[in-house]
Amino acid sequence: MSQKPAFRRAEPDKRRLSLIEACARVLARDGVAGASVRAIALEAGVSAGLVGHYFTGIDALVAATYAHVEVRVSEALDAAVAAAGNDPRARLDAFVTASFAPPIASGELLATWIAFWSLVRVRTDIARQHDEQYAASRARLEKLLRECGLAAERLRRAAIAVTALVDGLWLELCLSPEAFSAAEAGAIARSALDAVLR
Amino acid sequence: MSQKPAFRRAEPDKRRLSLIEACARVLARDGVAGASVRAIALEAGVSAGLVGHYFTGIDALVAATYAHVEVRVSEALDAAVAAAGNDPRARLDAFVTASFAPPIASGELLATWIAFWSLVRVRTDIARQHDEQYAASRARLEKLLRECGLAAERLRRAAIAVTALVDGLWLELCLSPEAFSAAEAGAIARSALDAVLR
DNA sequence: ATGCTTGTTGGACGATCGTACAACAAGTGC
DNA sequence: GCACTTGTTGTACGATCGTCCAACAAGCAT
Repeated sequence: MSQKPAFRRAEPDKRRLSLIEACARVLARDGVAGASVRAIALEAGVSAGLVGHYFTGIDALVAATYAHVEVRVSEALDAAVAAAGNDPRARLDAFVTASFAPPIASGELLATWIAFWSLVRVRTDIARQHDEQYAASRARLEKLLRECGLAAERLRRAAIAVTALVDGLWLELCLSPEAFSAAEAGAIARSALDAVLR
Repeated sequence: MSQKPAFRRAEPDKRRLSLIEACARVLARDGVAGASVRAIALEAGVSAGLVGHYFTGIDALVAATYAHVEVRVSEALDAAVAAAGNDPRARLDAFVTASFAPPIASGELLATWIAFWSLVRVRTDIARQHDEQYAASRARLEKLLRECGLAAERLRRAAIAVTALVDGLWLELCLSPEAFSAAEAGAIARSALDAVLR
């Protein structure tokens, strides 16, 4: 009689990804305190010991989850910008509007972000990862601003400002969705773009 | 022969405060992961059991620490505004400038903030506390903006925008101090105020 | 088929977690 | 100086933590 397999082997990359996604779900559901090796392994449907085969520890898994989520965010933003057509200002508007819509403005992402932030000040390697991802994020925004004709010497500060404004609105939108709406956040950000580009 | 006391009694309020301050120090030093009952008790120089006498658990202590830190921030901001004199715009500038200077822009505060944020989405009572403190913070800014002559119907969005911008700059300043300076953050925020008040 | 590689399991380990509680002692009122 | 209140300690408890590793088995190569 044929016995069904006790477990399925997965390609290392697939398994790694499934652990990352499970980590994101656990963070979203139970917060940083609930994100243990066992809870994540259970969520991913594997044994607890397997987590150690792919990641040094929880910190490394959280860092990998953050990096993965950041890629997803970048792709969503790029898609929104591309869908906006060729007008530079329309592309910029699409960028900020998408920042306040799902899947970017969601509690799941916020939980991952917060878990990552909580490690930045404690672990220097994670601080470096944050610096790199922040720089990349700001560089993308600088490109959009440059295409709108913003003078080169104003690019840096404008990108810092818009990034901070969008992040601040996004953070508050996720923390207390009742305070203001995504539409209002978008309107505020686009209005700020008017001022920056003037 | 006289024996020195094995411990000192403290007024409940004093002891409670010392636990809160110890919690803030531990959060700043070791992050959320290191903030255990024992670590905080050790930092405060008391036994672990005493924490249970003053707080329901770690969550309640973190929430109390956040509330206490928020009061300190409010006092620092009010002092900066008061020291700026009577000119409404100068008071507003003092507000944002102080937001990026010690003791407000510091890693210690960031650690407390992050620990609190990590609880907002999990515990509804803490979510309510966050909403209240955010509303109070925005109300104070609205008052400063109103005194600068901003029209009533524009107050709400302006306060949301400036709060988000300041918070975003403050967050990034704490997370990666190398990216830009406090002076630059202040200049950006004051420039945004120019646009809002125009 | 058979052997080899290695992804995967499951349990054991010591450490640390939050909590509870009885015993102790500091400070106060009498 | 004595009793009383209660802040404080210290310990013990069960649960859960991260980590480790020997045994197992799925899938591939030959």
